Amino acid sequence: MATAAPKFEAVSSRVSFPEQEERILAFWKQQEIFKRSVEERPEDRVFSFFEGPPTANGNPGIHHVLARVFKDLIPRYRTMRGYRVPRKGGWDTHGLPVELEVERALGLASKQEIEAYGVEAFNRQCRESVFKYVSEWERMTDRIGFWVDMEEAYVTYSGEYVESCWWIFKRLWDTNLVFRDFRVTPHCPRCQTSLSSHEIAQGYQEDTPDPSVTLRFRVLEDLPAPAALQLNDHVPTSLLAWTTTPWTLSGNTALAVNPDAMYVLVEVTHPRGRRERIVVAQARAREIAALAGSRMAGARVSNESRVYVENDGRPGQAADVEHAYQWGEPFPGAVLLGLHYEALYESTGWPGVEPLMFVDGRAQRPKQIEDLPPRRVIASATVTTDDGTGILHVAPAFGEDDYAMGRAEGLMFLQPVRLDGTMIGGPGDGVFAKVADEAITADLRARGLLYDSGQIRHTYPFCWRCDTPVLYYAKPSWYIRTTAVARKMVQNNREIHWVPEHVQEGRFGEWLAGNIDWAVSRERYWGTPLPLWVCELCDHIECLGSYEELLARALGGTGEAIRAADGSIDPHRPHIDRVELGCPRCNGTMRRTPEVADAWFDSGAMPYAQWHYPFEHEDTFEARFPADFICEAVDQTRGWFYTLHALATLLHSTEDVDAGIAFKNVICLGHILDGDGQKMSKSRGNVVDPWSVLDQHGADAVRWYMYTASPPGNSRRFSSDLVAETSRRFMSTLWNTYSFFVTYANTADFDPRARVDEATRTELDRWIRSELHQTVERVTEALEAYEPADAARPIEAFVDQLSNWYVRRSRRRFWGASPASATSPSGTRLSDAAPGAAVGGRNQGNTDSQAALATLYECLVTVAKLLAPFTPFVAEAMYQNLVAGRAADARDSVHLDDWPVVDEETIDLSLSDDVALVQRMVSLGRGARAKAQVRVRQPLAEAVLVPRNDAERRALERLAAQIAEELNVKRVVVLTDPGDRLAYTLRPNLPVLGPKFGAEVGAVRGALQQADAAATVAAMRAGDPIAVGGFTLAPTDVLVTVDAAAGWAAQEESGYAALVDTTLTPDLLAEGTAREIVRRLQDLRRDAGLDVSDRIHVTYRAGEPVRSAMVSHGAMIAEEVLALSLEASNAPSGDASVDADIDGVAATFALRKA
RNA sequence: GGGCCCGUAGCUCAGCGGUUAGAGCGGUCGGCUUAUAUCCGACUGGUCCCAGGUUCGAAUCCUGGCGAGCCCA
Repeated sequence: MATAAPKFEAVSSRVSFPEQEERILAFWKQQEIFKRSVEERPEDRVFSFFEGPPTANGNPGIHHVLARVFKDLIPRYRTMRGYRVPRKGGWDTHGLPVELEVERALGLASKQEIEAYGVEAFNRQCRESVFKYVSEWERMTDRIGFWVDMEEAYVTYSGEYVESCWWIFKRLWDTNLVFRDFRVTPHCPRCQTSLSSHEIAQGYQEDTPDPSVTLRFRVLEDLPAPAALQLNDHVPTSLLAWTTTPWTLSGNTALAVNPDAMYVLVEVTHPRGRRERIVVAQARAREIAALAGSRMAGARVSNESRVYVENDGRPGQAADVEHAYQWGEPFPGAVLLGLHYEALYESTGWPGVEPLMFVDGRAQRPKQIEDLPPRRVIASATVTTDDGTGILHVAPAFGEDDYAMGRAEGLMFLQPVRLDGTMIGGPGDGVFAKVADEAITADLRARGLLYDSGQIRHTYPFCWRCDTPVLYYAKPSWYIRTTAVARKMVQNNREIHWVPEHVQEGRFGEWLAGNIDWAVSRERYWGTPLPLWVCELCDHIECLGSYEELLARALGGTGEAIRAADGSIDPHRPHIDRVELGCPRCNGTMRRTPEVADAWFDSGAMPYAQWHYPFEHEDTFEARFPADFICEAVDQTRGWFYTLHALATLLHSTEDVDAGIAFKNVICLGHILDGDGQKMSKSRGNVVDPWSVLDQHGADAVRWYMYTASPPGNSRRFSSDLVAETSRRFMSTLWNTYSFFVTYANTADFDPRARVDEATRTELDRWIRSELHQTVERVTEALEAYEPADAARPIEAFVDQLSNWYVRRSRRRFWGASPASATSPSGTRLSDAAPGAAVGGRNQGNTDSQAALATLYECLVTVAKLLAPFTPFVAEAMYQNLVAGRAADARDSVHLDDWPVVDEETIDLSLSDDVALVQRMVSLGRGARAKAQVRVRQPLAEAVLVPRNDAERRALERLAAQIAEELNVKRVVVLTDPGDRLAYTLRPNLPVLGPKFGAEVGAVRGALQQADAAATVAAMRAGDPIAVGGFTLAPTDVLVTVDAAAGWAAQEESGYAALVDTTLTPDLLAEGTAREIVRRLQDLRRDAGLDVSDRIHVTYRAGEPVRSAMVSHGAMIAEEVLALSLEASNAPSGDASVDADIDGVAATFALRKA
């Protein structure tokens, strides 16, 4: 023999995972394992990971832990597969959330106040604020074992980063992909700023009262009109439209109808015989005009003398109707298209209102005022006939849908409201819009244009800062023309592998399909300044793509404004705003447009800007683009996932990058809910602090829970209790198996470097290795498919099998190896009754135990490697002890080692099936015992197993000894025909019968119920066709259920059955009693605190039959409990004693240490 | 209002056309146990959200609801 194997370090079965993890973190740090795990892999085999930058303007929560553990998994796996996986961290540092945090801290409440405070100082505060929480983030990231390079992290506010963003802008500008247009945004007139959707969501107020007015839009008689309107009758005719925002009426430039919906002309007679005709949707006519249904023209349908429309329970004020008739046949909305109507207000001529018109989808000044399009009826599928009149008032300056219609239909664009919310011209001139509603309504009533008015209550948004009602308002905005590449984005999306798959065509695909141009500007302060300069004289626009260009172009040294004191460049506001360019067209001065970029632009620019591409690191960029893997939560579909994809597609279309996608594989995570399935939020107070869980259960348990709880795309519940369960069930099982191994490996001088003679492996060894390699196969496949849950679950199942079948069934083999077996009877105690256990001479036993240890060792080492990406700490702890410095090919860390390779030769599917069958039979056998209420400690004479076929019968016969031991029976018999021990019931085998018999399956089922079961079973055994009820069935068409006969207990499942002979002979009973005695004595030993190898003297007093069993099985009992003597006498004083009841017989046992 | 996803035992989740819908946790009872914080068995617990449809057969596929989450209006 070579030199003695080094001992493994003793491993306590009780371990504090959190403490152990801290030690491992220190080890990784000291050995620079992360760095080495990257650098020791070949440079030309890069697996590229992009870190979606978190905003560090709050403490990290458990949902951040979720994202980070999933981000960590795949890179660790790929590293072990031999790839170099650089992981550059990053911080998202711009944007509104940062500004809001600073506003709050400084007590600022509006843009005016920020400007009064000073933009320079404000932005300085923003910059500082961003890193307030960074150390917290770093601490969390480190603790959960997320390996990411935070020292070389990119920062979106850095001069280099911003310059790359500028380069992108410039490239898009040069290719006509950037333009300026109006955009409808929620606008706070008091703060004079747009509100983000996030802010809007905070400010909704229910039950807000608003006017509800129905108006007449007069149809002009002197213009062409469809015949359906019957203008020749010279009755005043109007289109009715309904609105809750009278203040937008002076901006009306169209009415929209649904071309496919049906409309009607209704003649309404008012008091004193005044007649008019109105056009409304047929579905709304009855309610609006109190028309009692669609009838023949002229038929009187209302017999109320006065009918009015009700709103909010109040009678209408203007719609006094004597009676109403439908006039003519209903007609589709399409008939109305192009119809001109009279303006409510001639606002095109009001001073301060500049009429614009949409040309090529953009609102522009008309060349001459006559070019303005007239107000007319347009089509829109968005018009419903569920409420209102079925005719929609369209004011492109005030609503997103309206704006879209204006753009699509080439409408006029009127904006008669100032940014501070006051009206320009008309009734309510100079008054705040919402207040002007009343004056406008009064004016329309006076002019006979008001058909009806009332009040409604609905949910309306208010500014979350100042409670001012928000106005939707079209404002100039900068756009990136993503619609130009919309089709390419859809095409390119097909190349991306999405997990879960449905996001590709679902949420993301739908979003791309409905693509609109990207409104990229924000009227804010702390962000990437748009590199766009506009001539104050001729409106000429220039885009700058680098600082060099800026410095060269800036007028009279104004370029130096962006140079900080130390010579570095700070491109932020307000310095950048001082930079002026000369206009190449008109000699005017060009000033920067004041907006900054949407912060999502920054994050989408991350693949380029993190490397300061194209100014630097061209090779690195090219090697790492596109990313092989990214991972974020689903809310990023329209955030980061989209901006990454959009910019990649855009830059590919400009031929600036080679690939049209920025990432190849993406895991899209579901959200995290609390233990009750409620969303976690600060206001609910149900936010779980990551540290409370990490400190208690450790990072591995948290990670394992996250991976296994549900597929990655599902939302998952999270609570400390759920993590605790994971820790108990999985981590402890694994750890105890490992601890067990170390204990016996050390006593047996096990050397991992020694070769195992394959011939010495038992069937059990071959089985667990077969399971092991199947597990490796499954885990690898699932990780290749980016399915962490599918990868983790087989590991869990394997560890369970390893611990609760392999080790449990092999226990005696390990004891057999122990030098302690010379003094302890354990190693031989049951060898006669356990044919599968170690038998024979010492050498043979030692060989067998070495095979068992080697097998268990391989399992544990392989599991450690499989677990390394999932639970990197416990994997490292095991590896350090089992492999590092001990095995021949050991590395310094499991994370520097290679991923296990599947050995196909080792996989024996039929053996795996056989053992699964044994386990099933054992389970059934125990079930049968339980039915008969015979405990497992009571030996029984015989078990009868009934498999489903011959192959299974042979397998069970081969493995009968194992089953006998598990079931504590003297004999196992395998019978495909258990004779009269069983009664039979026949059932159709539907998966087989369905395709054969189709609709006749029901009849076959009935025939089987009628058939003679025993005879049919006999025929099946003979392999003969079965004739029942006129059908001829094959043996495989029929399933058989069994019940036990008297003297037997049976348990049956899916055609398998196990029976036990319930007859108890005196011998069996005595043996059962003896084993019961052993259990009591073992309990007593433990209660007395004896060491497992302490010898004892036993005294006892007991009635029959316990006393007899004590005598007849004395040798066995003494051996089991390490007794040197068993004496029927009273206990000497001082001995540990117990009064026991053994099957109703009183007994007293006492023992003392020998 | 629209899109996506989810709804299976008290809880966490599998199953996603085929025999009697499963596992773990929990509860009750019993058993095993000198590796284990374990383990094994039985019992308990299910209108597989509801209603239609397709099919010989639906938790599974289709349609329509309801409820929850997310995204967008």
